[in-house]
Amino acid sequence: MSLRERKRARIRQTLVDAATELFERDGYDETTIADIAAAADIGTRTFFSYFASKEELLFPESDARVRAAVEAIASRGPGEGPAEVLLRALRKVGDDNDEMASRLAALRLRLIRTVPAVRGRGLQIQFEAQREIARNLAEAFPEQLDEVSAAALTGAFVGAVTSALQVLLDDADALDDPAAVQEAVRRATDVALTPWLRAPAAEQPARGTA
Amino acid sequence: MSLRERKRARIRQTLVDAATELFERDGYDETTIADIAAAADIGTRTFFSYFASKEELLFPESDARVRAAVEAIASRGPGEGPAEVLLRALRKVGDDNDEMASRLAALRLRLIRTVPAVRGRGLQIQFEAQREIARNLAEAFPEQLDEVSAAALTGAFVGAVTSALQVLLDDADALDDPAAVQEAVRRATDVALTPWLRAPAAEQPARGTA
DNA sequence: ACGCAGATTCGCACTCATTGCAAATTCGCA
DNA sequence: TGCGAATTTGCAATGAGTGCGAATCTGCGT
Repeated sequence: MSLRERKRARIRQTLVDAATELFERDGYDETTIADIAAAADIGTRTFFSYFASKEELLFPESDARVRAAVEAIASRGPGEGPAEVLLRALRKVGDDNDEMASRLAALRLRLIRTVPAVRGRGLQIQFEAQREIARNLAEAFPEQLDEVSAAALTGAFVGAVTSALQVLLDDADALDDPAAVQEAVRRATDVALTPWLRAPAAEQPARGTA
Repeated sequence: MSLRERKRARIRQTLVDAATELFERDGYDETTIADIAAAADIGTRTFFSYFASKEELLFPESDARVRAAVEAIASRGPGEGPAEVLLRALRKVGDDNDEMASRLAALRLRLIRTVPAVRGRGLQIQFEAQREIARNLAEAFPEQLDEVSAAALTGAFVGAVTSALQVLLDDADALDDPAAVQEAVRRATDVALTPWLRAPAAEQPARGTA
């Protein structure tokens, strides 16, 4: 890794840290990009060569997560069907999310619930991730899934978990308690995916299809 | 309806029309709110007393759709289980959307695919709608569904259809082929519903997705 | 060590969305 | 007709995001 790359990575991290700090202290809307840049000792203009917008600061590493899921799909066992593989891949993402202990993750969760712009960006990122995952899933099971079915299956899984989680975390005053969040995530996955587990033969999702 | 209300509704519609026109002619990003307001003969400042942002212009009537779905849920038949009711409710929304013939709907579809800000807002609106629908679904089936399960079911359903459509509509050829869209939606609903239909022991719903 | 080509940083000026404020205008109704 | 409430707007700010170009770095020879 060249000096340039290292320096860049370091500044990037500094920006995320500074932003986390400021968002927590002053609030998201109250913190300007100029503030963040200043706190990281770079010019305001330069900020945009690291992140395209203020929201992006809250979703660094999103690439890595998708990559992890894709790998999980690639390494499927011989006996696994699409649903099992997908389930395993999504669990992986959820576990990585165990960095839920990280300040950033907790902050993100709070801001997603309270700042529309953040929620919007979050949904978009999730949607893109789904898409990518579905693409790989279809590739891994060319016999059983075409792109549309793979997307439907992925969308159903992720949609179920996301929605369940939304409800669970809504009343939760326990957002500050990482353990409680963990618990909620686990419960959401359980509730959302139990039906699939009970229906093990999801091998040919598209029945009569014309 | 008072004069005030009528006038307000008229102006609102004028704004939507003007915006549709301008977005189609000059593009979304190229059209400023000032342009739209001017085209509708109101002050730029006043625009914000009709729509909170530029994106909102593309999603008027979203309330009405949710209301329609909620009504569909309320009017469930005696033999219907949660999945069937939900299916019927969402189909209702989809049909209303058959105003797909409307310029606005077509434009919206295009902009959702090409303008991130619009996509983000669209996802957010859909998410809120899901939430509301799930709430009502849980209310309609207090015995069989708690809020979390209802959210999961709804999320699975909507997520499946949305994702399937996304993939399908990406190959822009399908845009003109309503049959292909119908087929994709059916397949997506199949995928999403499969695991749920067998869950409640009391039900033996018809396979044909009614 | 020296110097250059390409990459990075960043100040400056701009366009726009969005908001608070307060004056001007309009509406519904007594 | 005239008043109080709601609506419309102009004005001024703030802050995000972008294009441009000059000033600085860095990596890589020589």
